[in-house]
Amino acid sequence: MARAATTSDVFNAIAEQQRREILVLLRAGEGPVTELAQELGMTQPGASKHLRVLREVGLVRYRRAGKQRLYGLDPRGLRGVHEWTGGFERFWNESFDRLDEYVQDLKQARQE
Amino acid sequence: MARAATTSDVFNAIAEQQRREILVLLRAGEGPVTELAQELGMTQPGASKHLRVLREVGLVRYRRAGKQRLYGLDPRGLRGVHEWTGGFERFWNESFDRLDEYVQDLKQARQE
DNA sequence: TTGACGTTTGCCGATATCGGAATATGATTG
DNA sequence: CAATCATATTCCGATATCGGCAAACGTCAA
Repeated sequence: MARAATTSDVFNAIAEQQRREILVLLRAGEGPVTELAQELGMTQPGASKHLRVLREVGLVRYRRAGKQRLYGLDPRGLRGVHEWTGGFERFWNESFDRLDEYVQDLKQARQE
Repeated sequence: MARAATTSDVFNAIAEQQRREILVLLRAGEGPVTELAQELGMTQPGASKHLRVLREVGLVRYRRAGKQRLYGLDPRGLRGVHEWTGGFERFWNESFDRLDEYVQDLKQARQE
């Protein structure tokens, strides 16, 4: 096995900068592929491929509108990511005791 | 350019299942590489490589303890991911007006 | 039907991943 | 210094990515 497939889960899907941009843009509302591509400065096939990935993990839906396909957000899948990272919230909010050790050892642990 | 380097940012670093497991495990406290590897059922070089990636994006720190290197969490980098996904919270919490359109169009948009 | 438009897919090259095995580096102890 | 333990790195093969370009598909209108 090589690298995990980008289509395997949401974590992989949003690991790509351009796909994140697509999702953000879609918060403003639906849009056809061409418009998204233009607005984000990517080629139309490029946008189409990214949308495919987002579709396969369920972050995006489309509906037909004439010749166009209006893509729109279905961000429920992001909830899992939000909750997973939220599991670390107390570690960055509170002055965590173990974190204090780190700070004290910052000079000693001169990594790289 | 091919795929974005896994070391480029936190999003890519946590796109890997095993690295996520390492982070979760480290919530329980520091640990040397061998222990982490054993507890997660991966080889020592494997764990070492993943830790390197996590180190390079700043999610993990280590301090020396004799021959060992005790790895510990520095989850501040996860905050960005948490906040980014949080930007979509209202879209999955409230009955979003645009989401209603989607639901109504579910049958029509019989993708795949 | 033919044509035009919007979108998807296929193929390509370059690159980077991940896992495994062997080896190298580093640090401690005798 | 030599030996040992803990960890890191290198090399390899297999695979999947991403971007670009060209071609295929689908849909609507005349």
